[in-house]
Amino acid sequence: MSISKPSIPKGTRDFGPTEMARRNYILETIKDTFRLFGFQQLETPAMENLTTLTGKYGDEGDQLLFKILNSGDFLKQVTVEDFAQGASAMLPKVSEKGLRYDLTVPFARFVVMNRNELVFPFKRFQIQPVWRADRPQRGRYREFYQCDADVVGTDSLVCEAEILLMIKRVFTAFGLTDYTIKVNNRKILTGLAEVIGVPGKEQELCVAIDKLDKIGWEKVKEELLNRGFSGEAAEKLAPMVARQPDGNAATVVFFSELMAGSEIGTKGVSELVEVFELLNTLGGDDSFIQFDPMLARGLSYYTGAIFEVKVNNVQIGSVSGGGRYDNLTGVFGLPDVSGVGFSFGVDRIYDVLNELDLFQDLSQSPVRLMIAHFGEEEMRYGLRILSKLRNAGISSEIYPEQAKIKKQFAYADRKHIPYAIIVGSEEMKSGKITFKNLKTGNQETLDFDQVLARLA
RNA sequence: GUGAUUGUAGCUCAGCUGGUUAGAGCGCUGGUUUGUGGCACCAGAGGUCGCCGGUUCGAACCCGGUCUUUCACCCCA
Repeated sequence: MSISKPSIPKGTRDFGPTEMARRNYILETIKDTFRLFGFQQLETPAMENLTTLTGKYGDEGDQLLFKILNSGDFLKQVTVEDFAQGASAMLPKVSEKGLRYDLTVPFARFVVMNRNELVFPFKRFQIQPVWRADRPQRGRYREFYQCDADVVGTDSLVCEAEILLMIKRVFTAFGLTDYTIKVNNRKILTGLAEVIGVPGKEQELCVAIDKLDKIGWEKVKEELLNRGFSGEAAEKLAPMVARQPDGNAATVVFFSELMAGSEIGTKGVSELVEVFELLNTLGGDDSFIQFDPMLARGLSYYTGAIFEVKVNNVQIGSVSGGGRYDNLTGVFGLPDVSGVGFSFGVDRIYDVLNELDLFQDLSQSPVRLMIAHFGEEEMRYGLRILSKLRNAGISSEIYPEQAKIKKQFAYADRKHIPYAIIVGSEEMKSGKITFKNLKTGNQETLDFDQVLARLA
């Protein structure tokens, strides 16, 4: 008798009709843009072999993977010795599949498996849920959607410029007017490490720099010193950190001088300049785009351009980001595949649009008309009208049971259905249709064709 | 994974230092009005106070555990 209350797992969500309408609006807008730029859609399975997934995201990432217990007697391979050694020794024997953690690794796996059939440069987009056994917080879930687009098999900077254009197109479509696309280049960060006298340590440099927004320069400096950087190196960094954004052209000049002693840093700056030029030729400009030499993200695999998009004046982290990588498929035995990709954070975009109240009347029911009736016989008469309406392409429904007219109207009201037809004995006798506008309360007696004209 | 935090009606929340039958607003159902929704008025339904255990004559309130929520760290979308 004690039936427990239903619930859903931690960090997961249901999407009701209103949320689905809004999510679909977001996804359709994004897909539309991807297709316009020549990307093709790909889907991969929710589960991958654990060997495909492990080792790709670092030790912490491996811990965040959801593993799937083997079917049947999942303990049959486990020995007492395995058990004594603990979870990590047992894992490969009880689980050989896991849920995908992102879309990039499955994509790399797909490219390698299909390298002979694919047309390169291969431009694909992929919108699917991914799973992480993280501890949920606001805007962080255990099941969430990623929405990736990548171009692999070319190192043309045209791709970078196009990505910037796609981001701008999508955000414009959403009605967002106050956002910033931050761009940088990994090579500039590498050059930076050389220039301040810590060549090869850009990884550590970036991890610290990345926190600049959050914890401020003093704390970052502290962390750098803790990581074994000299005070001299930190001092050299200070003027760059203190620099206020003063336009991309000025930042470029500043950094090309700074990078003069670093070959790779100079290359990074010139790549960035070329992206700006290509963007211009493609009909875009650098409004909304900010060259931020301190931007660092996903360092483990980005090798060229880096992007990150933030919507200003909302309490939500980055809503989109990406970059170029030189070796996507190397771990699967296919070296030298360069690519560039980026991703929209659908859940966060949802929250942003919600917070800024930028969803248009998506709450509106797609149903345009409901037939109300006064009894069994009237309902059957109404069914014939309903069929004619649907044949004419009008999204419509009939109140399917006997109820007070008041209740029928209340139903239409709650579903925001704008029009109603009322069927009673009078209408059946005259053959005319009583057509009511539920917003204005205005009611008229019409022929069927006139009804269609009203709904046109 | 570490440290905090939250949970009372469908929703948002009251509920005093432990003390009878746990409240409000909104929503819901019905009626005023057996062919006309939104407004108004009237009536009604709905809660094992997250769950399990403990302390007590007595627990929504105190204690322990567990799940959930939110937050910081870690990491990230």
